[in-house]
Amino acid sequence: MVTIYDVAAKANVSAMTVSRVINNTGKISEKTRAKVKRVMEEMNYVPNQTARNLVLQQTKLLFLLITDITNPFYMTVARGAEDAAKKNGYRLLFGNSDEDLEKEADYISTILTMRVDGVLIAPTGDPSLANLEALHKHKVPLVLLDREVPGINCDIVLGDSKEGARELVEHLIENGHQRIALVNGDSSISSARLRLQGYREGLLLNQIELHENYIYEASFGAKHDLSRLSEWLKQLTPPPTAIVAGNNILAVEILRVLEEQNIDVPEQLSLVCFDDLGPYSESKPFLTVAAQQAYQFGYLGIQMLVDRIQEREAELPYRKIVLPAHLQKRRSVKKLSTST
Amino acid sequence: MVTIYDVAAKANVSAMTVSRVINNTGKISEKTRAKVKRVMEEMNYVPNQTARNLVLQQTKLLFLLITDITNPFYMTVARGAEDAAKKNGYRLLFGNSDEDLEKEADYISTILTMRVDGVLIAPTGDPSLANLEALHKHKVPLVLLDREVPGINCDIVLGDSKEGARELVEHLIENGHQRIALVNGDSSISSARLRLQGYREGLLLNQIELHENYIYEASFGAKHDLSRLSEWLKQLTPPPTAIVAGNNILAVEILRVLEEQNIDVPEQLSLVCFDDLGPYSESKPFLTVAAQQAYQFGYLGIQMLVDRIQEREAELPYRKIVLPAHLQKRRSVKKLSTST
DNA sequence: TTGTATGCGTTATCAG
DNA sequence: CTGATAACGCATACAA
Repeated sequence: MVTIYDVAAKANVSAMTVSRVINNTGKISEKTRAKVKRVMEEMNYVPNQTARNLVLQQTKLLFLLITDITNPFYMTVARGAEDAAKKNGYRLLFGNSDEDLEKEADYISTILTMRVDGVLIAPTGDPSLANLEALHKHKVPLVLLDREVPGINCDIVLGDSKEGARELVEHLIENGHQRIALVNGDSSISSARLRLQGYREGLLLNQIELHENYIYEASFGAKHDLSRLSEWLKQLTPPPTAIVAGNNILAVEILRVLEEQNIDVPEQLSLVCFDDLGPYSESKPFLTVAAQQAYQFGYLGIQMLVDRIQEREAELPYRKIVLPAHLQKRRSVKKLSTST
Repeated sequence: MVTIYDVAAKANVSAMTVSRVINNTGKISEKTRAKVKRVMEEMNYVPNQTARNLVLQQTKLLFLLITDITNPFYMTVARGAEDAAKKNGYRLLFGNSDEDLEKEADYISTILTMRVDGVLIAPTGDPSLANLEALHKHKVPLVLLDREVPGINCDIVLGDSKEGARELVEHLIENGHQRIALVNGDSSISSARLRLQGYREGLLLNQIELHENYIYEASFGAKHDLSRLSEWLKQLTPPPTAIVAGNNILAVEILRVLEEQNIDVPEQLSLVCFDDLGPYSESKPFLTVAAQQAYQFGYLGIQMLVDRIQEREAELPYRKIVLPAHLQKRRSVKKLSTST
């Protein structure tokens, strides 16, 4: 590998001069600048970021840790985060915890040892507390994404889960539905809890009685035991006329189950969910969803993170951004003429 | 930040001893080892990877550069790559070139400056040659993924695009189809060229005449001008009874267009494509696809890369792995009774 | 405008 | 078994 000294030697200057040319710092005569640049070209010199990191005590690296790499919601988050990072002169690395606390811990240790400048993280759930505390202990700037964790105090960007869920429920009610089931994520996740709240409120505000057995707790990640879900659905009496899914992944899994049971959406059962389906939202059966502003999640999250890094001394008060979800009416909800 | 010297001081040993404890090298008495470990715990010491990288002249970092982060095919590739990297003691970083030559160049320069140990890359197409040559020039170990680039010589893992396309076509023919259109990726991409070849062969072997106007060249990435595709489709006379899509993304876009035109799949038009649809393959309308072994692409690609890094001196001959595609028959192909 | 000395945190080498 | 010293490649502070 050619180093700054090799370049310096060949250009008959000191290493410092080369360094100045690279970083555009200090004053340099145009002549030597040109010469140095030429030599760098000739030798295919590439600065060693590792050495730079060591002396500068910063890596200009941000890390985005998400919980499900196959979820289009997070893919869009990643896009927004990437753009914001680039705009601020940072590079962005990704990691995928797969909704798994241990994988998350693994990544945290990677992050610590790599001396990443800051982290934007969607925690796996409340038990992430220990992992996040490790970051805090080492003073790694941190922004939470999509999910709150009781006990941890930091910047955060969230969706309005409660309100979104309520809207989904009320949309169903407006279409004549009364028997509405909920298939939700793990209750150790703040957004799942809020969606449940929104669901309850939606029913309550419309004087519809809540049946506990209409609520099913699964996980936001994929790979469920579909047969269990299937059994639960079959045994519901009277059967619901509509289902609210806690997120897009759950909606897709519900679709599979319904497919197997030869239940048509929306003819026989209506289905709505949180989060859009990305590139596939256009495939039938056109799910009606409460779409979250995924790109903004990533973009604003990184922006807050960069602010925090750059104002490290300033001790800014922690900020909390809550982004509303927007109801995208498509075709998975049937209008019931007679309320049953 | 607490350094190895802080630990050493507190433990009354030299920095070297601490280093030995961390890396489990050399001989150390159990007593001092225990003491050092205890002090490390107490002080929350985390080794500085940056400093390590500098002295070891390696980062234990591999980079996976893909062309479309929203494509489930690449997501699965990423999973395989991640697993293989972990198994070999490397960390994996991701990048997304978005089928854009310049973004690709950006990432290449990142990779160079970060001193990543090796790169697994799906090039954007033949013009990637210059980008790849930059890697070669700096002797960065390199494995190509999914697409060949004329002029570059290195390890590569590919799908059997020609054979896969031929199978798709012949599957359609077996079901009575004769007027089969192809919506393909950019012909500057090797896999697109091979899929075209397979398409041609499939027709030829069955004595079906090829109509050039049945071939549409789009891009494997998303965000097309759907109206152009739509126009093309409408003006075909006689209209095809089936379409082969060059990849999953194209298939989804075709679905959208057909939806707009109120053309039902498979009743009015059959549709098949390359690559599976990931979590959404189970949604209607159950596309019949030539599924590639995405996980193996990533896994084997990284494995080859690690081999190459570790046998750097050995000058292994370049290897080329070609993985067959498997036809997944689902329900997007209609059996025609009379061949039209 | 340019150069010299020094340190960033770690490990390899060699000595004890 | 343990420690002192040098080196990795670069940038900061200070000198010239």
